[in-house]
Amino acid sequence: MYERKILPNLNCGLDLIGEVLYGKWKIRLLWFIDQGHQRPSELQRKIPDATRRVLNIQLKELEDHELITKKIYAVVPPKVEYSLTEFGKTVIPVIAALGMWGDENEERLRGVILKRLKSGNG
Amino acid sequence: MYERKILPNLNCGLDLIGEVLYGKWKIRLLWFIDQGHQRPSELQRKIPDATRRVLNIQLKELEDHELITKKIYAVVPPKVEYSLTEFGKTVIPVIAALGMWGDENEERLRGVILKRLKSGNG
DNA sequence: TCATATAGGGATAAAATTATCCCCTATTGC
DNA sequence: GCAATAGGGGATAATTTTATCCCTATATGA
Repeated sequence: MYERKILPNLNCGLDLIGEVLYGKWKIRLLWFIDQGHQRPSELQRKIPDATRRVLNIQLKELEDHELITKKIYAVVPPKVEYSLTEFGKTVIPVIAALGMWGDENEERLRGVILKRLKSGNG
Repeated sequence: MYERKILPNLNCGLDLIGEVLYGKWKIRLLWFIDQGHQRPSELQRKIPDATRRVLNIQLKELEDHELITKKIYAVVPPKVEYSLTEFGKTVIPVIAALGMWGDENEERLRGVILKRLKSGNG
């Protein structure tokens, strides 16, 4: 595994939530698990742009951070289900607030983001 | 400047807000500007772990995304002030929600983050 | 027998982000 | 003349994060 060379700041609430939510697919994973899509294959179908590998890694991080739990059924073919922990459930309203702001400002955001991308830098 | 090779997803509100808030220091920059710390040197003092260079780059992105404006005074030594746009102000409550969740769960978060860091991976 | 579904992981490459280093402007004050 | 102040940026290195590729296992159905 990759070992960090620069330790993260953990001074304030923003640092802390950043540590656990930072990751390209984590917020979506939490969101979809909350919506009832608990199995890895379902999550992969919901997030087709991510590879299985990356989703597994990010799910593991969410698990280590105690936002989700993983239940492995001893059956063949294998069955796995992720669920939000009680702790994990408390972060859903925050994610909802993020999504709501994004939705409310969808057109404007798409506009400024695309403008910046097209104007050369990124 | 760096030019992206993989275009970002811009499908839902979460994608969109992610594009404009993703960046190690952006949320703090918005926060401190909202608190009245408008000049680059002030912001640098508030965020000593970031180099001037990176702050400038991230401020430029926030400006391109229309969350802040930059006012340059024609004086010597130079004087610059950043302010939130009306649009930028609307994202502050969302950031507040993030920070609040982090603060409320400070101990637990610090615990799980440090545990994961110490156990080898990162 | 071979593909499919299900879940997983190691090794490595690529991409993206941050950090570091060094340089620039112009004026005031010593 | 030289340092300090306030702002800025190019080039490159380092770090971190994601993506790609290929491998494992077992049972079912064609």
